[in-house]
Amino acid sequence: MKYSKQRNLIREKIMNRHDHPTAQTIYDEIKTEDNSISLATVYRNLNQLAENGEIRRVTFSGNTEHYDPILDEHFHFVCERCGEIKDLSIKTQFGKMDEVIADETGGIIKTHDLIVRGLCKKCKKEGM
Amino acid sequence: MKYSKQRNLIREKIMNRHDHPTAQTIYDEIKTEDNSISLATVYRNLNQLAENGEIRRVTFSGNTEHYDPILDEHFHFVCERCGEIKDLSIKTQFGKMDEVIADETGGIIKTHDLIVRGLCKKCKKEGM
DNA sequence: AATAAAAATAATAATGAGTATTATTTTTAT
DNA sequence: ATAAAAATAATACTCATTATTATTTTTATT
Repeated sequence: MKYSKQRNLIREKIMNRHDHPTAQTIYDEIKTEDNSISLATVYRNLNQLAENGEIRRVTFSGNTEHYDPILDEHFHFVCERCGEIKDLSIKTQFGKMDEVIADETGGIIKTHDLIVRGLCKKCKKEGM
Repeated sequence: MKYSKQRNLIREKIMNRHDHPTAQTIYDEIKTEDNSISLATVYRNLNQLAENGEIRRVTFSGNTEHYDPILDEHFHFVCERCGEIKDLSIKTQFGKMDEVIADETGGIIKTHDLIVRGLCKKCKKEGM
């Protein structure tokens, strides 16, 4: 991967966010300091970074991709009302599960995505 | 919900499939026996059935929604190579986890989606 | 430093999934 | 039989993402 100013900016921005932004969000943020950046460049680079294992691409709903700079195994809570996404630090024994599934399916297990959905604290209150 | 011939067909088709089809797939299948059905009708009805709790809407990757008639808690294995989706019948103790998460977040937990990704038996072989 | 190949970019067209709109038809209650 | 409510077909539209292409940047090599 060749150096590029744009990629460095994109990398810097995504690394500093823990709210699982979309490409559009990163684009908006960078646009204020580099007005000539192209949305396609943001998409291309975020996907490259994901391909390269520097960040993760995460799908919560069927219409927008999110990007996550945290590589340690962790899971996500999504509020069905306001859309907020929070990291969950639950320790599960997926190691054991992997073996069971590998046996059951005869395949290879690589990753797990666990998404827990519900209402966040704030939306729980407002719903009453 | 008012009766409709189209919805009955759509319900019948989705109920008989365990491969988590997309709206387009259901549309293609129905099209052969009711040539006048509209794609928008299939989308609308699948979403209504999901809203109504008769089926589940499931997101695996960021660009297409899938529909699943099985309501019992179960999880999914997705082959990264061929895209095949398989049901997993793993029993996990998510009940306990719910409490922990509810405590941790202060919110309400409603559902879990666990997606396990890797290579299926067939693709594992071919990859060698 | 000059140069040329490879990779990246900006701008924008194209694609594809899903939704909105609207005139018409079907259902259902009266 | 009739009229209101809901559903449909057809299609326009939106929106996220990818593809295309001419131009610019990077980088290795003279």
